[in-house]
Amino acid sequence: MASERYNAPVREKHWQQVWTENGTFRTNEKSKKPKRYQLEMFPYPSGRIHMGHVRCYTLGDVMARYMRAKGYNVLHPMGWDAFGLPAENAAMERKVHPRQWTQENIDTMRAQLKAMGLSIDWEREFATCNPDYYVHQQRLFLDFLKKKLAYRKTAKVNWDPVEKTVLANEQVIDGRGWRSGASVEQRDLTQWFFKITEYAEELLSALDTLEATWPDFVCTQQRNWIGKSTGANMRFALDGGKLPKKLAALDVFTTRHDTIFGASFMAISPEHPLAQHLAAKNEALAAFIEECRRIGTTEEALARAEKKGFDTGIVAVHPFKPDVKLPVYVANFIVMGYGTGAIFGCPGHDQRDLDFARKYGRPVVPVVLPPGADPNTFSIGAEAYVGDGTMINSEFLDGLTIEAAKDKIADLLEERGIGERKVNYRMRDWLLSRQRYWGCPIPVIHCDKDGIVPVPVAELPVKLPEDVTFDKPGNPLDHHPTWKHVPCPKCGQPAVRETDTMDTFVDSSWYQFRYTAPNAPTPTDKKALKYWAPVDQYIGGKEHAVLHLLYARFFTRGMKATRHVEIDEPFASMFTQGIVVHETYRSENGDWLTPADVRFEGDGANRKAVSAATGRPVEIGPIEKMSKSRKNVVDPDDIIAHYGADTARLFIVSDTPPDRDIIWTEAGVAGAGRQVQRISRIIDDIAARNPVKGGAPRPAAFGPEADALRRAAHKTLNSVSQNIEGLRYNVAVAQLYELTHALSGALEKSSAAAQDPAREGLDWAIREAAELYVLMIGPMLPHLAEDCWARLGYNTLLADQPWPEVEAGLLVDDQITIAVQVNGKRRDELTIARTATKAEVEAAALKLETVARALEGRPVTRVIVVPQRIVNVVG
RNA sequence: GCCCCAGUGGCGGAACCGGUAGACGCGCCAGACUCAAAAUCUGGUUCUCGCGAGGGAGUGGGGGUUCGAGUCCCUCCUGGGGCACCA
Repeated sequence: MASERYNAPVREKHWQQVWTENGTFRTNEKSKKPKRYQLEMFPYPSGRIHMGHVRCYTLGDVMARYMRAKGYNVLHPMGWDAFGLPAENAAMERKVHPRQWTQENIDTMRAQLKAMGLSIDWEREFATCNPDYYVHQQRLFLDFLKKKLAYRKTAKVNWDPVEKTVLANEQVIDGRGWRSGASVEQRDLTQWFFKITEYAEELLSALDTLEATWPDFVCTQQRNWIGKSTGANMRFALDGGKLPKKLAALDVFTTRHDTIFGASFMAISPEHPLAQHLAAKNEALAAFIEECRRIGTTEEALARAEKKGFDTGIVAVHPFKPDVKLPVYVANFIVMGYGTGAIFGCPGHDQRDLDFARKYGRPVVPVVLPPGADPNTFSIGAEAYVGDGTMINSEFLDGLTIEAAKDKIADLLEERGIGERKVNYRMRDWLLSRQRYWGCPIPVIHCDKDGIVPVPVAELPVKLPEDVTFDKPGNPLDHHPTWKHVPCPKCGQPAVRETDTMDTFVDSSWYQFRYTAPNAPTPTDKKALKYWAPVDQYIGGKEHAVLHLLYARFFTRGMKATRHVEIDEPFASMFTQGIVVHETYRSENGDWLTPADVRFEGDGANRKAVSAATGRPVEIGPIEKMSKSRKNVVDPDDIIAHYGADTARLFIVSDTPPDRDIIWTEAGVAGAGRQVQRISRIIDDIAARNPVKGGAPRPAAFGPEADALRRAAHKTLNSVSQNIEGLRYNVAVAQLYELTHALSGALEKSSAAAQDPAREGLDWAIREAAELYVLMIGPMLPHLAEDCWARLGYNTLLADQPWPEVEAGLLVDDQITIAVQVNGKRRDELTIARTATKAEVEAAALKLETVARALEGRPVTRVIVVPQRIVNVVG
């Protein structure tokens, strides 16, 4: 009965076809089952899928298939994050239209994903670059505009003077444009923003409830990003020189208003209006400001190194001690974008202020006394004191705690009208304008008479023109001959379209809702959304911990305010997967080699690599994230063609916990491939020996062999279920392997002698265990499981089978083995009835010879018995 | 500098709520089958002392709480990630 080798590539194609023909994974919301929305971050269609995709979609698919079997109505969709710069780069480099390039990539990658055997409802697929999708995004934009969640203001941007375009921060390398190499300028341009700061407090406080189901680090990073600080605004009257009225007072934000009596100078940002005003008449100051600006964009390391200031000659009046005058400096370490761009310096209790004060000879007066310190001798040395304590040298604040002092000062500020309590956020509004072609057009028209006029909803979508060229620098939409010239919707006079397109993060901020009704005539369909939303389990990369997830959370709130959704949070539960890493290889002349170009000799410590082409030695480098530049990539297509998708999937879920980085190795893949064959063989064996389907009459009694196998199978079922639900797939796989051993052991016994009463019911138990086993591997190895299910005699689809039920009685054993410790050290073990009382366990333990020996004659002083766990004899 | 996460055999990793550390897999060693190899199967595999029975040590280092610590607390070290003059 030599079983044939399981031909995975052939069988997988077969089962994929069967699933497609049966519409197995199509979904709708007209089901009575509970819903489950499983989503993985959709891919950017860059050309071909990579192992990162394989990992992410495998992790999601295991959950989707498991939940489907558990009786949920599962939504598991796929689409394409299809706008973005690479398409325009391809257009420039290869003279291919972005749409064509994108579409070809989508077609390639869709085929690759289908070869993975994912349980996706492909009928819901969409690409964000199609007007069918972005028309709704334009509609959302207009609704946001109406609610003032979208607005325009001027902002500093990185301007590439050669390409005549705005660059993202990551496109600026050492102050130069990444493509042109030109020195990047800071320009003030009018840009579109989303008012994400409107929801700063809500986005922050809701993290408390997400904490239970989102990774800690994601919540922490979002908290830091939002950066709430509670303090006060404080107005200082200025003295000296003639200042225009609106510059006559200096507004300062501080979180340490308690330390106001320790203030010894003021500092303002080089970009502060007061600095700008003064620089107009002061060349030295202008030069200083120019120097700060240059350093700011080029050498951030240098900027960090030294605090520098420029004394303006102006002084500020201390709000509680009018005779104290504080000199106002322009200082390089004050950023305009935070607070008011101005501070009062309290060198005793802020390190930066201390560094500055020491350099410019300003007094350093401690105003907070550390607990236990002597007020007469306490002084500040090289380090500012930022800890807790009581107020000193602070007149009416003396003796108060920091908190009480803050309260008192805040009260006084408000009373006298020279300040107020203030909460500040680090987070800024979301700049969404991009001077690019391949993005969603912002649907507004600029009219000389009517200003900014929204494109009427009936005229949406504002489609991208297809006839564009990329041979000129700048935005193709801007120099298209006709596209932007339109009559004003209000007055009919000639007007121009907005030529900015949207940041691609906008596209991915609401796609999770669109999947619930991908063909709805409005952005969302109330009924479908109510049924499906929110996403129950979202899976994606750690790199999106802040921006994408925060933007999607903001969008959900914006869409609620504009009545497109009724929920606050888009993703009920979040999981971040680790990356795929691989060894790197370099030839003698330093070129990177792909794993396919390398041959290995020896193993263990003697493992060496040589070039497959030349036979010359190759250096095995560190394990790094798979990347084209390092060439340490493995093509998923090669793996699937050679071993099949199930092997790739098994490798992904074995050994490495899903949230950690996984090291891709050829040996590991081969190992997974062997497992696939092993499972196939065992099932063949069982199918041949126990041809009776699951409906065979259940024996009246089971002998010990059968009982043991049944217990093993049901215990495995129980824990595999829990481990899949907790995304501990690697542990689930290990437990399945254990059951493999139990099964093959039982098979051997069953074939040995049929008459042995110990083996009563064993054949039935083997059959049962095999069926449970095949059902359990379904989520991870869907094709193999389907194949085995058929071999076991079924003509139904395994994908349609419910997850099996555990027989609870088989989970608890009558006899259990517990450890016996003497003084906390394990000395023996004890097999005893599960229901044994503490006294019985104690008695049994004390009878053990090993215990007596370990006690070495000492009397027993105490015995700790934890029922069903352990017994510890102390003596 | 600040914040977060991680550190367990040769390797990936397991260990529920503090209760037999090292499940499972890879690798390695030995054996079976074979003319041989591949494939497959069986057994062994934390280190250390011992022929053996058995003993000792052991979860990055140090300290603590506890009958008992990989798990809790303090502290330090190493690696990874995030933020970075945020007032």
